[in-house]
Amino acid sequence: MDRSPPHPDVSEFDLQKVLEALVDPVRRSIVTQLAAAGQDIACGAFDISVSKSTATHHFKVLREAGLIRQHYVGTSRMNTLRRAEMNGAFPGLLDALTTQRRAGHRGH
Amino acid sequence: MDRSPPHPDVSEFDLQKVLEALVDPVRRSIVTQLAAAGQDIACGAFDISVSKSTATHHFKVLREAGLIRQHYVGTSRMNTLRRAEMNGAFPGLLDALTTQRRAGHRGH
DNA sequence: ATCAAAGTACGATCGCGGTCAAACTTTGAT
DNA sequence: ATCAAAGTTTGACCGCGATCGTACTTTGAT
Repeated sequence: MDRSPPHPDVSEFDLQKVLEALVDPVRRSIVTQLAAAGQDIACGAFDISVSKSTATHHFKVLREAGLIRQHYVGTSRMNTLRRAEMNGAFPGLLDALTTQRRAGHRGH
Repeated sequence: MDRSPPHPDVSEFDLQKVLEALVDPVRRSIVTQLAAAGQDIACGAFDISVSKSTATHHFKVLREAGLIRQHYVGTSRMNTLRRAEMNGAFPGLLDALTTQRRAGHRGH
């Protein structure tokens, strides 16, 4: 386990990678849960229905796209939504995907 | 060739399908070109580098996601961006993807 | 009636990404 | 020193989607 995995700088954010990260329902759920919670969440504390190794893969994709920042707290890996940085690079994108759809439209 | 291919109603719009449509660079380019042009464009008039059969596939995916509306004009198939309807269903999403990124950030 | 233009339909290929299990590593308790 | 908890790594599998070529259809000129 590397203590500090590589995180892309804002200047390296790439829309294609961000979309590839967000198109997966499991990963989008992770981002949505982070946005709703408004605080850091450990990898194991998410409500997702995949194995641990698959979860690791998803977190890696999200991190490499710049959507989350990861750091260790004890044996747990905490995940932080890079909301402000994403908003700077792609204004409105995160909001459009994490905000609940208005009434009259089916949820998901 | 069916005269009027099936178009989903706004109430049937599905975020997952929209994202799956927009994650492909060729399809996103089509949407971007439509948004920039501000008018209908025929299938053959887009600047895309794939074969005709592949292009047909991409237009079908965009249509079934609700992103474009298609209608025939003579032998050409015109494509219209369903901008307002998309904005209604997923506010800000289309703008976030078709607006040029601000200076200081690499284009694509 | 012919012909070209514009797409569509149909298969086939093929690479990538999501998935898991198993083995391993690291940390923090006991 | 042991043990469990939390993730990671690796390798394998597998299905889906992007791609193309070929054949076909429809429309509009000539």
